[in-house]
Amino acid sequence: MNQDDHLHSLGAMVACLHQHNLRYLSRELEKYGIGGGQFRFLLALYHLEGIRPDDLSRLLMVNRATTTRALQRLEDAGYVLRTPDPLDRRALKVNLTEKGHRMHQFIQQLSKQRSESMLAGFSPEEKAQLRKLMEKAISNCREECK
Amino acid sequence: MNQDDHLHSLGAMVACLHQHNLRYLSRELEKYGIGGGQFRFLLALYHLEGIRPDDLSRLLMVNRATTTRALQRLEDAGYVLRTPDPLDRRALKVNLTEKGHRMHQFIQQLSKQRSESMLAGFSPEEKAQLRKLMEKAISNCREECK
DNA sequence: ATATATTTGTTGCGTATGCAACTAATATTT
DNA sequence: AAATATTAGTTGCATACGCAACAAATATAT
Repeated sequence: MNQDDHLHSLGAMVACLHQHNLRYLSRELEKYGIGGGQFRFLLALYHLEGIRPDDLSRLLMVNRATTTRALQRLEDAGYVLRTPDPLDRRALKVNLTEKGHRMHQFIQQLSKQRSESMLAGFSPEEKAQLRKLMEKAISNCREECK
Repeated sequence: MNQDDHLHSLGAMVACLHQHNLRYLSRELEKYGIGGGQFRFLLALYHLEGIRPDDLSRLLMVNRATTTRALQRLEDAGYVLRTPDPLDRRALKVNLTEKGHRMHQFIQQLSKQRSESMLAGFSPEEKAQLRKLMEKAISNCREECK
């Protein structure tokens, strides 16, 4: 039995990769006043200026409470701005600040580095394949949530 | 831009899959007195009777504190037994109880179902490929920790 | 042999997350 | 129009996790 044979389960493998990743990001982002949990919000927001927290939650498939708190922390640290939506006074609109855009650049680079570490020794085809298969799996999860 | 394009980052994709999975397991395992976080310990222990918590931590790549608490909860719920190692009085030896073995069966089945949900529409080759690539990625992470 | 270092497990504190209950606002029904 | 239902965001509580500090045991160095 080799060293990885305990991770029979796909879920266990995913958990392992996730926590490894989160640990890394937390350490790297600590000095910028944000935690590793915020990185995916910051990444997503770049492409979604003005999005409402609730829509962001659905896209990232996280609970609304999680989004609320991630955005609060990002706002406290000056990376995003939440403004009331004048057309629907229940809702907010979220935008990156200038600082947020700069941080996005940094995080994207960090994320790329992280990918390259995880995918060391992968051929370009293997990288593409992994991404494709994971997207398909996520798509299944999304389907299941409906 | 399609619905999954926000998940550019491999890390974000992994996080998404992990949390989806954890949510599912937490709901399913609630009635058995354990949380979704314990499932990978229970899965691993089946193949590792008598292992020490510290070795288990290394294999699963989690912090020792996490292992301590997962095993405490599993012991409280009657699924594992921790006995002092007579050869090294700092250490413990962990074993599944009878109840633990039965739960392992159940969890393995659950884990399989979960995989099948996530991998709906995958060909057998794609399933094998995904597993292979993820094992390789985990192996890279493990290397990085050394 | 004794002092020092390392190892194993535990605990306190902080972050990330989900669920359920809540408030305020909007939408729907009657 | 008023009553009811739904929606958006927030907050309290619980779990999962990491890190750092600790205690006890063992290993190493001197």
